[in-house]
Amino acid sequence: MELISRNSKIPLYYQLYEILLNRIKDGTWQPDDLLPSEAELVDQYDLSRATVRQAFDMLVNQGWVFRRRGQGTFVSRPTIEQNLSRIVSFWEDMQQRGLEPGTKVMAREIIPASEDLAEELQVTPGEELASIVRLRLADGEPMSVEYSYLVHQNCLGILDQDYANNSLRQMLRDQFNINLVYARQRIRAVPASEQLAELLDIEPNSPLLHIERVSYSDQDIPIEYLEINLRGDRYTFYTELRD
Amino acid sequence: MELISRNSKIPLYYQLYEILLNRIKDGTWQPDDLLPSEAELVDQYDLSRATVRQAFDMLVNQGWVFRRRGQGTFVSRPTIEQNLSRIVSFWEDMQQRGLEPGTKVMAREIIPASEDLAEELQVTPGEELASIVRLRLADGEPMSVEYSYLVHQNCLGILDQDYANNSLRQMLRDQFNINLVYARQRIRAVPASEQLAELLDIEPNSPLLHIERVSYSDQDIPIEYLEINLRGDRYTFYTELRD
DNA sequence: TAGTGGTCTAGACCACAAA
DNA sequence: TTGTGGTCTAGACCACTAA
Repeated sequence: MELISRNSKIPLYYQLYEILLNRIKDGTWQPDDLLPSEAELVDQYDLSRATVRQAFDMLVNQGWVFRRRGQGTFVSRPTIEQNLSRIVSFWEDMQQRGLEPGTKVMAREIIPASEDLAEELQVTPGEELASIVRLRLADGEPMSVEYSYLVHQNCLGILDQDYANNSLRQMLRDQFNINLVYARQRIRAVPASEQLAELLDIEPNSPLLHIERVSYSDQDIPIEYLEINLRGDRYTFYTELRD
Repeated sequence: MELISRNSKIPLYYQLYEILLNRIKDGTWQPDDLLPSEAELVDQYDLSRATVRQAFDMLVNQGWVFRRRGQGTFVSRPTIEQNLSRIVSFWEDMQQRGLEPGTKVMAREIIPASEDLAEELQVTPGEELASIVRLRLADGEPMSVEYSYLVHQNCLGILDQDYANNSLRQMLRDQFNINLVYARQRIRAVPASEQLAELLDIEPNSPLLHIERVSYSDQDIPIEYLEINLRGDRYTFYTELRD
């Protein structure tokens, strides 16, 4: 049983949320399984019921579990929506596809925001941005080249972190208390430039899936502008639409 | 000021939620306006803070408001979500982009379902499908080539309709009582074949946005398999992701 | 009847933003 | 320094479900 740290900066309810979510993700608890009752978790982790409920609330809101009064809390059957329209890190994405993810950091630097980037991130042109260029690998083969831009003021010192082995989302949450909860994307098909073609080990002008994504925090503030160039021959983007 | 009834069966937090939501909907509070603080509402309605927060939680989860620590709770700007993740017809889509839509029907016929198509549409191979090939125009210029497949049994006689000037969705709804409410898509970047390149008036191997879409009725029955080949230089796909 | 989640109270201390 | 939301506690009573 994982433990909850009372000294950590991470809130107790969030630690519990992660513990529970992990058990769902790793299959310890299967769809329709009964979760421990709120009272059990109160005893087990020495938390108040309100804190336990706060963790459960997150799981319910995200569709991982559902509650039945008088019966208990149960794991949801996976809906397709969760798998399709969620924000996923490259790491998660590749693992879901059964591929071994890898990352090579090609460059990292502080740059002034261009007009376009400033508009996307809702800052003034010239504002300091933390820029990272990463080559993404799947099963050792190049999959994509990503250009990431963060408003440096929001995450001072982030360029010193270990990008290759840590999820950006996780670093933002744990070290800067920034939760990325929502993103807007533009997707196009473009021909590969000479430079990208070489990095991706494909012919120039091969089709790339080009994604421009702005991710927002839970406070509606744009946090990251991400440009992804995916090999058309290796990557399919899944999504779903509703009426 | 609306009042909260302590005798009602409706929970206090829900009554408060409705009061607050109404003021947002009727425009009393505009986007970016500051809502009353939690403490104010506690005093005003004689509720505990937890109850007020529960009402706020609902508004936050539904995207009506967002919180800023140290500042207050604010009305959200209307999200683009509704415009992004909805099913839209080619017609609507082009009009939203300010382009004049047009359609040329290239072929229409009844064909037996291949293995792949049968699986997508959940029928047995060989089942009769209504197949339509359309060239889509925007401002008179080729935009995409669409291959559409419908289970003929669901919409007998549909091939006799006027495809060029009527929305398929509308025909299905009005004449066959079929509502398309949900769709799953796969999006890839592919090189244009000789044939597609000629139809689209582009160079062979130019990048195309290739979309495979299965649309489902309100009864969860797959209705249409649609393959869209969009010119990469003319079309951008918008979408949004949530945590 | 016992156990579950649903609602609600009355506090407390904290981190953060603005004046 | 003041007021805001963020987190947490230790209770309480209720409605519902299943045994």
